[in-house]
Amino acid sequence: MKLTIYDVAEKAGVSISTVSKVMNNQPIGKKTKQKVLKVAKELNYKPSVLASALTGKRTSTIGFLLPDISNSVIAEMARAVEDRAVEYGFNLVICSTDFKSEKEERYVSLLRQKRVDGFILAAGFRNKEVVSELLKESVPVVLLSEYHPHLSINTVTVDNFMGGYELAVHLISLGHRRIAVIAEDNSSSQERIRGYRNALQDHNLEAHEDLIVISDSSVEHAQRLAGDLLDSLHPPTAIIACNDILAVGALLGAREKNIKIPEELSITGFDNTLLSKSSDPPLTTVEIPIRSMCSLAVDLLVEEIEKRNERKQAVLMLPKLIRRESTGICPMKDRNE
Amino acid sequence: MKLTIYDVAEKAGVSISTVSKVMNNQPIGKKTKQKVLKVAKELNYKPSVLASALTGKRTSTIGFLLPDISNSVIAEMARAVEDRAVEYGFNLVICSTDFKSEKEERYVSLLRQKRVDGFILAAGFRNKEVVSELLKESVPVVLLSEYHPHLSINTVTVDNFMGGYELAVHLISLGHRRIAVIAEDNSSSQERIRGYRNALQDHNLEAHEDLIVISDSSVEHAQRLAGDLLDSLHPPTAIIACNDILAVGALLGAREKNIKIPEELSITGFDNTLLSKSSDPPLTTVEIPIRSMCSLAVDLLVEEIEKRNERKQAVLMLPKLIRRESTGICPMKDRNE
DNA sequence: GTGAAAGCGCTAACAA
DNA sequence: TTGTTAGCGCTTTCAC
Repeated sequence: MKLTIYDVAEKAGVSISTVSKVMNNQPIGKKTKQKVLKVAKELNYKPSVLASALTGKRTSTIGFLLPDISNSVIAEMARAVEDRAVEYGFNLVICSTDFKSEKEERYVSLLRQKRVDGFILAAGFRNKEVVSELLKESVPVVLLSEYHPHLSINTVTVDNFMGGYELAVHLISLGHRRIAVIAEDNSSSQERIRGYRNALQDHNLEAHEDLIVISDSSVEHAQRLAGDLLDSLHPPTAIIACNDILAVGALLGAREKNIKIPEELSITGFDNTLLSKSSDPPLTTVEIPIRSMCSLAVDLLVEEIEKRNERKQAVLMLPKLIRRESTGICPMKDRNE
Repeated sequence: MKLTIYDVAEKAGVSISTVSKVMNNQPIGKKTKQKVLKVAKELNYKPSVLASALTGKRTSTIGFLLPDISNSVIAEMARAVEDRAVEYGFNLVICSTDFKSEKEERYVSLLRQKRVDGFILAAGFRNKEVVSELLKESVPVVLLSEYHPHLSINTVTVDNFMGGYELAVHLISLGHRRIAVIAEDNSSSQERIRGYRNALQDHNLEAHEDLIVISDSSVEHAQRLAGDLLDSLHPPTAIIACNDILAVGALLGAREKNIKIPEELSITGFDNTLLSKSSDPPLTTVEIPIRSMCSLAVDLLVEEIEKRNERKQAVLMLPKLIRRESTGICPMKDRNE
């Protein structure tokens, strides 16, 4: 049978409460402490987290809800969150929600039954009611790469607006006037589009609504949409894809039509993933400070768990434009518009 | 305060054991059952998994140890494992071990303190002693994409030997004689190399040890190694990279030297990830049946947890060669050797 | 400084 | 059919 605090107590000739105190570093006579520690080591005794949590202590596990762990950007976030969490002694239970409100609700409920110490809700958590509920019952939560306005909650996001803006300005400065956008249907993309629109406006350019298209998250779909865009009567000279996967799709779509990148068409990605470095040509993209964001998210959560946080905060991190070879000056013939 | 079985019992006017029985679907009078269920719903009562686990029931969580969740192949496996686990009502706690024996040991110990119901040890779990220990104490474990010979343990792997063999045969049939290998330092790569060697042997070709190089898992390192290989006096006409990431490195290394793929050099990957489809040219690679493997691993684990498994098994799944444009016939001038 | 005992929320004999 | 009660392994007063 698994060995318990009783076994240690007996073998050390003390009471279980003494053992408990030793294991929790509470004041205890030096000699007793040594003895207990020795016995514990001999027996290879490990306290049960379950039993301890049942008396009100932590489970030392965090619920990490994300849309899809197989997505590479998300996976990278997961690793960053995990690393930081481990530093604090926490483990992660990971749940892929596929942007489904029901799944979000189910997982949160389930993990609460398992008494996780807190939640990190990442990248597109939809179910606002669940968040409010958590807040109301003062369960520690932080929103990561997702912003829910009008909610008093710790939040760490990247300035997607800025990212979209910078990308658009970069292209405009290269002479592009007809800039298309391939976006996903989520709030990050929305913000990126908003940045793009603002950049156009600041340069007195008109936004062409037909140049903004929504894709699902597959390469194939983006490829098709890019193809359509390029086949249109008045095709764009540049395409901003709202992430690197979509950008690869655009790249493939252009290659299919023998359009040269960047001579005839500029393409940009977003996220600065491995894809953007390995593609041909390498993609101009936007780097997101994933590790810092994730570390901070964990920091905020742990503060909240330890109930020593002064106040809630919403942190907006700045992205950074990475210029590579997929963008170039606009072909002369398309310069006038 | 959190509400408990006592609250439900009181409000429903029954004893806690009655409530317990209802919640666990044990035989109980229909009317009482209805009443209890109704009250439970009203109160939104959710039994504590902790307390229940403490009395000997499951925690319904599985420990999933893997080298690095940010690796895209691993992340895909994680998703597949998660999906299947959820079907059975289990959650996953994920731990990245970076192939470090100490981390493996620490995490296993920690998760056992948390009383996970079982472990899935994936892709390169090194610490054999930990595995033996687990086995000895009959903790449910399954090895995924990792094979420990001489251990009576449920295992699901892919036939890496076969993958390496097929890749080599494919290249040999294209006329290649000097085929290099860029591998990682792990057992999968070892097997793939073994397959490669066997193929050479079966075709009466000599293996050149200097053509087999070991890389870490970064694109950059593989790129450098490929460069060195190509700069050598007698460069290879084909490179088998032991995964798609390394293959992208090789691609980049060749591009750097203006070597045309596949006209002057053939390159193959392994794993059939998104990278292999999006690269230029798309990579000939080997597809691994990840989802089936992961589903099966979970099935085996759950069987073991439910103690209704007939016997342990080691399942070897077959990989599949995917031909794309990165491999071509060997240049004439290099045909003789 | 150390121990006895109550209790965390639940399950499972065993009684009634 | 339902309730009583003794744990599960630990923490935490409160005495000693």
